[in-house]
Order: sequence, then C-alpha cells, then structure tokens
Amino acid sequence: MIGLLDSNNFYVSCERVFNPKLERQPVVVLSNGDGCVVARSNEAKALGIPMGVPVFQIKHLLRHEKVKVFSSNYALYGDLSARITNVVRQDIADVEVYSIDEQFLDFSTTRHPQSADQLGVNIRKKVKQCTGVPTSLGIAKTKTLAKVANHIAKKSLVHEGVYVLDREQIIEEFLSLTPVADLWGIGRRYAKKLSSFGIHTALDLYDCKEAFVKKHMTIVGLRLWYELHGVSCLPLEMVSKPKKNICTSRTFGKAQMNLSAIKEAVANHASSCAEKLRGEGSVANYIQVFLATSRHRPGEQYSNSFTWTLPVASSDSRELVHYASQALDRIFRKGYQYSKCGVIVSGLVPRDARQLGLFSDGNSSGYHDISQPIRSGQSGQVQRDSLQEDVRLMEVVDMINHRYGRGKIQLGASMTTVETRGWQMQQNRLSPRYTTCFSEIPIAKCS
DNA sequence: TCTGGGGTCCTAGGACCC
DNA sequence: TCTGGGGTCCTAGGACCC
Repeated sequence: MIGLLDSNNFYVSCERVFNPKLERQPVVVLSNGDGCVVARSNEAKALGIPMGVPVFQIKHLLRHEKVKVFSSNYALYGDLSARITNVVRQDIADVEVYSIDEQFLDFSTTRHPQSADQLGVNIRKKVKQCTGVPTSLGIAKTKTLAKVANHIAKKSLVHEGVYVLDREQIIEEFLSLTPVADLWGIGRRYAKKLSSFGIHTALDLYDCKEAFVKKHMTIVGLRLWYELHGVSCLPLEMVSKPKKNICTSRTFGKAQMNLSAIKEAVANHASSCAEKLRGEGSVANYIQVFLATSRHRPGEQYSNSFTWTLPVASSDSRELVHYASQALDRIFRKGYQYSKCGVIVSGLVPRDARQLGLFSDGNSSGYHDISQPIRSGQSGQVQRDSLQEDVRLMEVVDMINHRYGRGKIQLGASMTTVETRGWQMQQNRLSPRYTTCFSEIPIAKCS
C-alpha cells in the first residue's frame, strides 16, 4: 500500500507553529513579491477567498475581516518540510518527497507489524507532536488512488485525518463522487475535452475503454486509467533524479526601465542558478536570459530571450554572470517598463562527465571574449590544474555563504546599489526565520 | 498602482543518416 | 516507367504538477 501524507494548508500551518495566536483566525500567505494568495487557512477559505487571487482585488475583504496576511517565508517552510520527512522516515524506510508539502510512503517498508490504518494514525500524530504541522494521510494501492484517499481524509471529520481506500466497491463509490477534474493528472484542458465526451466523474473515466483513453489522452492518460484500476504505473522515486533545467526569476518590486538595474537583477539570478547547479553537482551547457513587460498592463508589450551555448559546460558564477549580462544587452530595448526577468540554465550534465572543448584550455572561468575567436589549447596538465582551481574557488564561496549567511560573499555585478534597489522583491509581511537563523529564534517570556 | 516561481513528460514533424 | 526500409536527433507545442 502507498500512503500520501499531505500537510494541511501548509504555509499557513507553518506560520501558526510559532505564532499560536493565529489559530482559529483567517490567515493567508502570499506568493513571492506579495502578489497573490497562495495559501489559506480554513477560516480564510470560508470567507470566500479564492486560491491565486491577486491581493489588490480583495484588499477590502482582508481589512474588513481582519485577515492575517504573510509574505512567503521559504526558509521556514523548507525547514519544517525537511523535519516532517525526518519524522516519517523513523517509521517508513521508503519515502518519496514529492513536493514541499507532500510525501509518498511505501507502507511495505516499515518495521511495525500494525495495520496500515493504525500505523497511519500514529505517524500523523507523531508529525503533529514533533513539528506542530497538521497533516492528512490517504492510503491505497496506487499513487493516484492514494491522492483520492487523501482527499477523503482531509474532508472527513470522522477518520482522524487518515483514510484507507482499499475495497473495490468503496473505490467505485468514491470515484462516482469525484469530479474527473479533481483527479491527479487531469488539468483544465483534459477536463474540458473529457466533458465533451460526457465524462464528468472519475468513475466515468474508470468505466471507459482502454483504447479510448489511449487515443485521446496518450500514454499518460492510460497510466492514470490503470492506476484507478489498482495497477501501479507510477513507482515511488526515492532518489530524486538530477534536474534537467534550473530557473531563477522574479517579478521586480517596481517596474524597471533602467538597464543597469535590470543587469543587477540578471546577475543575481545567474549567480543563484550557478549556486543551484553546484548544489546538484551539475554543469550547464546553455544559459538563457528572458525579459518581459507586464502582461496585465494595456498598451504595447515586449518580451524576448537570448540563449548562449557555453564553450565548455560550467557552474562558475563568474562565467554565468558574464554570459547572462551579454545576453541581456542583446534583448534590452529602451523605453519599456519591464516587470520581470529571469535566467534559465539547461543542458545540464554531471560535473565530472563534462565534455571539454577541442580548443578550450579547460579553465572554466577563463571564458573567451564572445567577440573574439577562441584561443588555441594548452597542455593537459594545465587543463586539469586550472579546472580544479575554479572548482575550489566556488566551493570556498559556497562554504562561506553557508556558514555566515546567504550572499555574504557575492560578485560585484550582483551587489545592490541605492539607485537600482527597486528591482528587489516586495516582502513586507515576512515572519522571522524561526528555525534557521540564530538572530530570529523565538523568545519565550515567563512570568 | 497592485496579478508567483518553479518544474516534468509526451508527441509530432522536420532534418538528417545509411 | 519504375522510386525502400530502417533509424536518430532536435524542437516546438501541449499537457500536467506543486
């Protein structure tokens, strides 16, 4: 049996762990840049606040109902998420971390001789006790059915947040009550398409012919269909696969017209991509920079991107910042109010499997001037030595930043100057990083 | 005035190879 | 006049997830 453990209103629950006054209050957490609502307490949902709504559209409601509003605090949420995983792993050996608030549990990999139901109740209690975060647990034969079971566990008040969906008759009964659009893997497009065939509930899809599903929903839909019938097609992935792309992008705090400010933002995003690459042990072959005005504003819009192929795959901050900056020069047009930019690195390969250039000297920081022809090569010994120097330099930078705080050492190109600060993200309602920063540890007052 | 930020997989079609 | 059969790689677009 497979369990899906899902944290209830996760971001809101994290805020409540260290701020119990928020219990029984309407609470929402906003997206990066404080733009949209991305998490709501049950009280906030009851007020009719929809998921994803822009804050400015519900400003009056928020004020009138005294809704508590927070910027997203990923340092806190990421840390609590990792703690939940640690607690779960004490009882279940095979756990797939699926997202920041969800994990799949392989119930066959436990030492405890209890029923899935009883073990599930215990795990859920333990997570609440050790982390303070309330969860729901659905258990079934496949991931897709575990998702359905989780939904039941979350809605039902009688099952203590745990539901085992195992008997065929009950499965069919619940599928008949589930809109097909609520299934994992059915998005807006497929929901519409299926509706045109008269398929509205999950049971309607379950009752379809295999060939019909294959024809209209490809192999992806067919897997979903099998999973509904209790045949597991989506195995648990215990070790996360290396990433194929890495992206860092942000909406500017205020619209930007100034190239030097945008350049600073791009340098920051490129540095961040380089750090993420090194964290993965990967190097990138391509780097893309994109820049765009706001889709939501009337009038002429502009967006563009430019991609470099690197001479030798790299994760060196200096090199990626250099190319990103040159890419920005190629797409920047004067006179537009830009709202967003970003950097994407792709063509990722493991660092030690990188292909050196035929004529490059192997020194990944010694990028050639793009306007100049590539220099001819040097001896193999020099290649290896200079390469190791670079790797070590970046390792030291990462080590210092890990120890003394993010951004303690950075490239001059990504330093913020007073005039260009406007690109930085709005985060006006950030709670403290209670669990990851010594100066922000909560203080208990006893009297 | 103000609208997030990440990712993955699959398919079809074009270009090319022998 | 008659014109095969087997591949690979790449990209764009479409779908989905949190």
